[in-house]
Amino acid sequence: MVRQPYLKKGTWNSDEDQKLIAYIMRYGIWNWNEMPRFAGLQRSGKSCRLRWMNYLRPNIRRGNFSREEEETIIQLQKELGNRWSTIAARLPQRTDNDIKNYWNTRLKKRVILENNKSTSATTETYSIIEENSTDTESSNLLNIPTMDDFPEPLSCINTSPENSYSMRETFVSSENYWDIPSFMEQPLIAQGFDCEALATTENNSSIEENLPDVESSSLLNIPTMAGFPEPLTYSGTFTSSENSYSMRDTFVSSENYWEILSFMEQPLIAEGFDCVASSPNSQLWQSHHQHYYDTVDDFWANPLF
DNA sequence: AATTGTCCCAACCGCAGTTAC
DNA sequence: AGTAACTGCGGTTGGGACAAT
Repeated sequence: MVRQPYLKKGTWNSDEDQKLIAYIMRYGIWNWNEMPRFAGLQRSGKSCRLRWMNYLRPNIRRGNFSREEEETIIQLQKELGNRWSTIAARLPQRTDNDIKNYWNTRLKKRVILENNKSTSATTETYSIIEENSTDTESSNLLNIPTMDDFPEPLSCINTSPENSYSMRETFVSSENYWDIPSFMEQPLIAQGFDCEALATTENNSSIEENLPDVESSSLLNIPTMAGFPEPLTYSGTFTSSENSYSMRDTFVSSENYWEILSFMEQPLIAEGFDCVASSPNSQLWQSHHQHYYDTVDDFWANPLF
C-alpha cells in the first residue's frame, strides 16, 4: 500500500504563501497536482490552486464592494442565478468565491428585505388607492435611496514637495468605501484603499483640514495609510541552473501589501503583483520576466510607465 | 473579565466537465 | 469507447473577530 504524504489543511501561513508565490512567479502554473512537491509545500494541488486563485494571484481586488459592484451582482444573480464564475467574469478583479461570500452574507438578505418591503409597499399602495383614489403621493412608498442620500465628497488640493507639480485629490467617503481619485490619471491601488486617479495638474497648494491621514510612498507617491502594519521580511536566494547568475529576492510583505526589492538591484513595489520597476534597468527586468510569463502585463503591469 | 451569540470569509468537499492516454 | 487524472465550480463549514450580555 502506498502511503499518502501528509497533506496540511486549514489556514495558509505567510511562509506557505511565499513559497507558492515564489514558485509560480519563477516557473508559472503547469500542473497543480505536481507543483506543491516542487514548491516545498505539504498541500494538495487543489488547495494550492484555490489559494492562488482566490487570494494570491495578481490583480485581485479585495475589501469592500462599491455600490456599483453590488448592483451589478444583484442584477446578474437575478439574470443568471448562482453562476458565480460567470458573474465574476463580469467583475474582473473579484473572485467568484468573494462574490459568492458577499452574496450569501449580505446581498441575499438585502434583496429579500427589499422584496418584502416592495411587496408590503405594494399592498399598502393598493389599500391606500382603494381608500382614497385621489391620493397621488403613493409613489413615494418604497423609499429607495437616491444619490442625494450619500455624503458629499471631501476634496483636497495638495502640493507634492518632491515634484514640480501639484495634484488634486478627492476623497469620496462612506462608512465602508473609499475612492481616492488622484494624480495624473493613474489607476493606483493603495494599502487598504482602492485609488483611482482622475486629477489634472494644478498650481494650487491649499490643503483642506479633516482629511484622512494619508502619507506618500517615498518611491512612487502611492498613498499609504499612516499606521499600516509593519511588513514582515522574507528572503531567499535562488540559483538558476540554466543561467550563469544567481539572484536574490527579498519579499517584504504584510497582509495586504507586497514589496519586492531586488533582482538586479531594482526597487519594486507590488500590489498583489502589479509591479513597478523604477530603476533604469527596468527594461531588463521586464524582458527577463517575459521569458517566464505569457503576458508581462499579468504580472508586471506598471501603471506609472 | 468571562461567556455567549453572530457575522464573515477562507478553505474544504463533492461533483461535473474536460483532457490525455 | 472507456478510464483515470486533472481542473473548475458551487455548496457548505470551521473558526476567527467582534459585539452583546
